[in-house]
Amino acid sequence: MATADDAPVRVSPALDADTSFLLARASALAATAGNRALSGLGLKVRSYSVLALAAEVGPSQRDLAERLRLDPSQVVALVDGLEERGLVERRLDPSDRRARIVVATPEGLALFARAREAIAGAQRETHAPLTEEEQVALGDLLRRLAYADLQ
Amino acid sequence: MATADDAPVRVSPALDADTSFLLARASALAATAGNRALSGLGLKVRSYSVLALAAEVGPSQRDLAERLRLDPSQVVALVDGLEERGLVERRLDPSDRRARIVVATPEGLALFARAREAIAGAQRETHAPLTEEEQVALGDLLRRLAYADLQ
DNA sequence: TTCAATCATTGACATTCTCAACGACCGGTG
DNA sequence: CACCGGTCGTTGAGAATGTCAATGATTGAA
Repeated sequence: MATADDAPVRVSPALDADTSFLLARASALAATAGNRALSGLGLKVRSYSVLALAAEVGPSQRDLAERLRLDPSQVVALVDGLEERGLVERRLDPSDRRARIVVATPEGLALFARAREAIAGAQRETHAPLTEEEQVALGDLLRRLAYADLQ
Repeated sequence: MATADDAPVRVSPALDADTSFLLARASALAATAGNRALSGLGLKVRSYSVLALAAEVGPSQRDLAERLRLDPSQVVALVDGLEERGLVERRLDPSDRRARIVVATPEGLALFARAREAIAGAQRETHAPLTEEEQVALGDLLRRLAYADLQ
């Protein structure tokens, strides 16, 4: 079985083989690159994820919190920020007057299109050490890990 | 080229294909599982990483901060916590009296051995959706991403 | 000997996470 | 119809974490 045993020590032997440690580091790198790519649009990866759902799904805030694994109170602040800029709006759910449906405005859709390109560019940069096939394989593996709890 | 286009929507089409988003979610899952596995030992993944370096490397606090990408002030607090429990100690660097070398005590080495097993168990749990070969492949890909800045 | 740079430390500050509470509203029961 | 446990969005507090500036002690080089 191939392991990291024959590889040079990068941080420490135990941590070099610890996937949670590697995931944390890779995630931090990707988040930094993503935030940098989005900074010119006044977004961060977190607000971008809310904008993406508003543009592509149109969920209630409750659904939004579950999908993004955020506390409902965090969703309030994030939607507030996007709504003040006219990027999303809260619509009443005709079937449940407690719920607020978050949908992107035309301005929000336009910014989302640009933000998605910016994120894609940052991803190409972050993934530069990998070949095309490896990038696809990584995405597949990560989806199976990250979405393991969905069915 | 294989993409996520033919896969069911999990969160949103854009986010399902966003590696930074998937990395963040997988990292959060792994960190939660790791913290749960370490909770009985009075450790978290962060303090565990410091203990691992103290046990396997014995670096200065400066070196420790660079390896773990932490602010030096965070290292102070983390080493304080471990030192108060008698798990590590600060030794003087004979070649530089400003530096403090962090090394694990016998108690720290013993706890590290148990913590490493606990982390391995959590990792097996987190990686359950993947085959053995896929787990190895994921570790390889993550190392190349996370350590891309080291040569 | 002098001086800029480095190390560990302290403290302040912003950001983020987590949790409890509340009014408004839902669905079901009597 | 009136009630009532549960849900949704919201507010606010507290903890945890990240980031940054300043300082005393020490280093290495001019």
